[in-house]
Amino acid sequence: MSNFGDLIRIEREEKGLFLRQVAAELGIDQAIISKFERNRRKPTKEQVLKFAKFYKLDKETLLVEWLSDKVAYDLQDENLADKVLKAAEQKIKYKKK
Amino acid sequence: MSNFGDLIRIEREEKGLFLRQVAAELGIDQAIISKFERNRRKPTKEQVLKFAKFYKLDKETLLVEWLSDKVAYDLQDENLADKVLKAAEQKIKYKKK
DNA sequence: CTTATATTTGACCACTTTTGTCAAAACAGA
DNA sequence: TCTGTTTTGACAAAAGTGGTCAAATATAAG
Repeated sequence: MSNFGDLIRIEREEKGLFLRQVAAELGIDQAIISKFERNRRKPTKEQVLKFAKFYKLDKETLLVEWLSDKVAYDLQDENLADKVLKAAEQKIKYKKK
Repeated sequence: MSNFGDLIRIEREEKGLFLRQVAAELGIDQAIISKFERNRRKPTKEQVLKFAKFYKLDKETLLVEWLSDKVAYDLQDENLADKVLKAAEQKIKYKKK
């Protein structure tokens, strides 16, 4: 199963870049990027968009990865996850109107 | 579409109770309960369980209502909500193993 | 209109969580 | 071992969450 950290680590390695270089480009401390890649810290939305731009990844793909990591994390201890997701879907549909 | 606030407000009104009374029973400030009922503040999980017990509502039902409010709230500005929910579902299934 | 009671709101504070910075520790290769 | 890279942890700053209280607002009765 993919996740945000894996995606950006793969991109960086494919491009043969060091954390230091990415950090300088994006204006984000390299320690933090290391933690993102290892899924030990969640980026902000703004940071996600920076990565998408820099690595030329589809914004939407990366945002979905990031948001779904977050939702899955919030529900990880709940055995009600299925019901919750279905209910949330309904609520979101309803709000759109 | 239902939500946590409506559920507990309906219960209270059906039982003809004042906020003050519920507040005393549950040990929660009445101002906060007022905000819960109007969906202006999210309760903690512990508080949700207190309401379930006090109003004799099914714990699971109320927890699902509460958690799905939260997820829907997190995704409210995202037009990616559908994709996010599907991805989250996969991630949760994957984690269970 | 006035009074009494109930509800709602907003300001404030304390507490927790999240985020950023930095340097030391750990790691990997020559 | 020496060099450069990555990872980790301690710390502080910033943001977010939750509780308390009193004033403002509503509601209903006299």
